[in-house]
Amino acid sequence: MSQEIRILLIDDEAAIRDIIKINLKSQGYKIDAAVSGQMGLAKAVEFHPHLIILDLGLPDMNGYEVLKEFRKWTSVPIIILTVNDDEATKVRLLDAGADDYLTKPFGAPELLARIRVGLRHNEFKEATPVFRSGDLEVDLNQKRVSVDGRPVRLTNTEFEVLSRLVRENGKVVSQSVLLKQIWGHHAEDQSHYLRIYIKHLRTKIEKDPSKPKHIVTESGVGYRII
Amino acid sequence: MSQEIRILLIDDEAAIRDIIKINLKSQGYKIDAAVSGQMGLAKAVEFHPHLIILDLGLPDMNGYEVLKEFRKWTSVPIIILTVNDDEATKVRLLDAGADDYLTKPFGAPELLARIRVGLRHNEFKEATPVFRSGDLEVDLNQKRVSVDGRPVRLTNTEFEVLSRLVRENGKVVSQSVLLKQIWGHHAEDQSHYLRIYIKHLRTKIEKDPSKPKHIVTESGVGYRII
DNA sequence: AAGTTTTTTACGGATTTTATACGGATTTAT
DNA sequence: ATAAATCCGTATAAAATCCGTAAAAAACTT
Repeated sequence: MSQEIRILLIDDEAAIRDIIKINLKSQGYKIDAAVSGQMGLAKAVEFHPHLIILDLGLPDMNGYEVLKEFRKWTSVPIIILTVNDDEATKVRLLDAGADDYLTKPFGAPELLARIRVGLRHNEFKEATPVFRSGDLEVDLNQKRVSVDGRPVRLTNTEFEVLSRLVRENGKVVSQSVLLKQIWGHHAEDQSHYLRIYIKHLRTKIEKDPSKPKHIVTESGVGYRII
Repeated sequence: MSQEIRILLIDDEAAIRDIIKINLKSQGYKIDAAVSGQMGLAKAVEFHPHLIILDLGLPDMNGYEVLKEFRKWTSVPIIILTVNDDEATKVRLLDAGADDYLTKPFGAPELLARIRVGLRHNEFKEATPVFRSGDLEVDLNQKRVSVDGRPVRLTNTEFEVLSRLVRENGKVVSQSVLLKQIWGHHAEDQSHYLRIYIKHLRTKIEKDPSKPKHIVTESGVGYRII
């Protein structure tokens, strides 16, 4: 379903590295780890992380230098971990481009929550989820649909139906699920609603509505998009 | 030179409020303060802060509710202050949309640094100073609008509506969000305000107001700019 | 006090959604 | 394989909602 999220962990202490790695993996993030600032900088280039966790007190460069190196070319969120509770250091690092600063000891839930905050900030910069298939283009964020580049006007409900199908990206979506999600629980077996909106959608987005190429019906089950 | 930065401070303890206010003012920020969540929500509408500082432990609503109210209509950075060091609370608030969470006691320099972090996140979003599309030109900074090079006089409210649409740059903006942002929460379903101002705008900026090319209505949802 | 801007109220047309009906297609059971 | 049963596509019309427009009262500006 949604694309993998990559996190780069830079920490020289094996014990901490492992704990954090386990926690991150349990959330489904893809992790790459580096044991030094140099290595971290190198790995970031190919790994293209969505977020970086940087532990201060690295052997080779001090964390401040590493951070400044990163900020020369990327604005990816960086969370600093440290035992150092000195306020001046905190301020220096935050002003150098760090997005957050966590002082040990801290709990894993807090780290994970702060990671989510960091990812949230960048989420709109991330690829706009736009579905494309042949002549059809559906932009879920902007609520826009086009066929052959021409914008197509959809009503609200039409868009609701279409976006449900698009989000499942080719998987069949059962009628009852669609009905429940869009019209509410009580409408679970009012399948005529769907029939009508599928019809509307097809006349709007299919070249030949009687031979649908995009919205395929799976008889007895539901619909899916191709 | 650069435009003023507005910060809204919501805190019921006068002593803390004053200390923070002094610190913020010394940095050149413009401050508005509220002593309760309700008042904070109300003030935010007209004050349009670039950042909000929210102290938990307010008398009327709990901070969590206030935060969620804000997140229904604005993505402005929110920093939480609290004496409560409970991790579960932290996680809950961060996940509800808070951008940072500071536990008292903390130093003013750290707060200021974290404010800078929050402002940094939004600065590129502000960076759409002038919008152009066909004959229409909207300069958000200078509050100027022109069609075919001729300046167009807009009233305050008209400009508010237009700038909201421009900032979303083509995305649909729902009626309820527009109403909440411009007229306040209570106006969420007073759609006639919008109808009227959209009408005004169209007669001012569209060549043929009955066939709008710039301000398009998405029936049942809201409006968007093209 | 005159002019501008915002709020309030009202109405009719346009769009969208819901409702109903029927015949063809597809699946299921014999 | 064929008939029955179910499911799906289509057409049409009624109902509900939404949107544009006008005009005037109230609130603000100057």
